[in-house]
Amino acid sequence: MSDHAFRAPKGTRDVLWPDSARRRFLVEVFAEVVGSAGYLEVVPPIFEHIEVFQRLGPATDVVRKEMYAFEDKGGRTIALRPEQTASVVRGFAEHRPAVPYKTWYAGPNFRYERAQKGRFRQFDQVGVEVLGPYDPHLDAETITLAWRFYERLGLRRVTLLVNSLGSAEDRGRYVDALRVHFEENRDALSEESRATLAANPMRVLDSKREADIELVDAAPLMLDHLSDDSAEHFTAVTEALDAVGVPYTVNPRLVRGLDYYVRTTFEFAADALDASQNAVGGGGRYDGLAAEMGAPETPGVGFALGVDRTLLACDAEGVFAAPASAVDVFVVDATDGTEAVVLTDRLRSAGLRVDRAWDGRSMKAQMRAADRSAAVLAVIIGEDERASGMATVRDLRGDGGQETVEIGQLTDILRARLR
RNA sequence: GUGGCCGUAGCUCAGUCUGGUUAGAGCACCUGGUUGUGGUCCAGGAUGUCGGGGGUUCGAAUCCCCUCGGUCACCCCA
Repeated sequence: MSDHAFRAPKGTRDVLWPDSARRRFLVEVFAEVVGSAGYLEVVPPIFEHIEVFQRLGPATDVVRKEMYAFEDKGGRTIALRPEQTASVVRGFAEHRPAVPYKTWYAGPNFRYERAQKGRFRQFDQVGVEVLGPYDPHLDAETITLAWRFYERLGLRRVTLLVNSLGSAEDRGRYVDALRVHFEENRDALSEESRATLAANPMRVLDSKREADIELVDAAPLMLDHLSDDSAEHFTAVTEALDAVGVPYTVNPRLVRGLDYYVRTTFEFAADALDASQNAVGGGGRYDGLAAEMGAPETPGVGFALGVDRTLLACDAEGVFAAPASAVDVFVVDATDGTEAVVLTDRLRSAGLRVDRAWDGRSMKAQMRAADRSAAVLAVIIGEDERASGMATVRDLRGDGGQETVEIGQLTDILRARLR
């Protein structure tokens, strides 16, 4: 591994090709899917004043213990963004664009926590946020777009879980009922859950500890505490999902870690991944957040999908493979090397993907480099070709057949053979 | 943040329990066999502060302590 040399900081890593190419393709697919629905890209800053994230709620772990914060030279307390919803909504409050404000984003987030596979201190997400409409059909649209995105990647084993947390008032009544339920059986709860109960009773529903299973199963359900208005909203969401044919499971115990969610919440689980970290994406409605950020009361809904975990899910399902090669043509120059200088430039300018070997190595070594580049064709220029104005085109993937052609026709011939 | 396991060549690992000559293997890499031809084969070659620091010892990859990193579980989430 390493000597006294530098290493990437804990919880971070270098993404090398071809993984880097694969990530970029993933973002391109996402941009196409949401772009086709009129969503516009937004690029928020990577850090914010810490207060922006503190608006996410005091019981939210992301702000309570996972914030990457520091003081800058101006004495401001700055935090690297743990997620992008807060930044996007802050930007909405700051610029007041016309609604509906439909945006998408892609980029890194930072959380200070113990790293493991599929969980890094710097991790990428893609997502959408929409400010303005209260319409439940919009919730369904965002969910549908995420679903189509997974489909486009080739993922087949993704499960959509949906739930409604009700309005802020519904939620308040429900939390009271939950608190009563758990307090009455306090002694049966695990020690960890008793601590969670004090901070946020709903989060107890998330417990995976044996001791808590019975009590969690017996807990009152949010869906029984919805006001008529919230229940109607939720029904409209699920009916819209039915109408477009996106399969889902209603999970009345789905609680998400961010405190700002109201009404619709949803999560995407990759069944091909281990259950402990199978959440590849999630989102919901946050009708109170814009006002928290200083905008007029404005409903909002959105989701974020984890790039790293989505790619792990793709690995597990054997889909969305990384590219096999970076170039299609490899130039081998067995003369003094000047032919390769000119030829690579000409072919690239013609739109071909072309590489070559360096350091004046033997033809055998250059051919080996050509093979390893995974290019489909080699263009060979030796003394004979140079003298006669020809070039040899050799097939590297099939039987290795080759032909010698006029240098002037090389570009057209390469294009034709690569088709 | 708490606990378990792990860290030897670019990669995957053996060697660690039972300290002892120049620290090994496979793959990958380089050169040659083929002075103009890769992918197979054959021959040869290069590469390690044994994660880092300290300690015990005549002697440490091996034993002890600290530290950094990875990994898994918890917590939580992407």
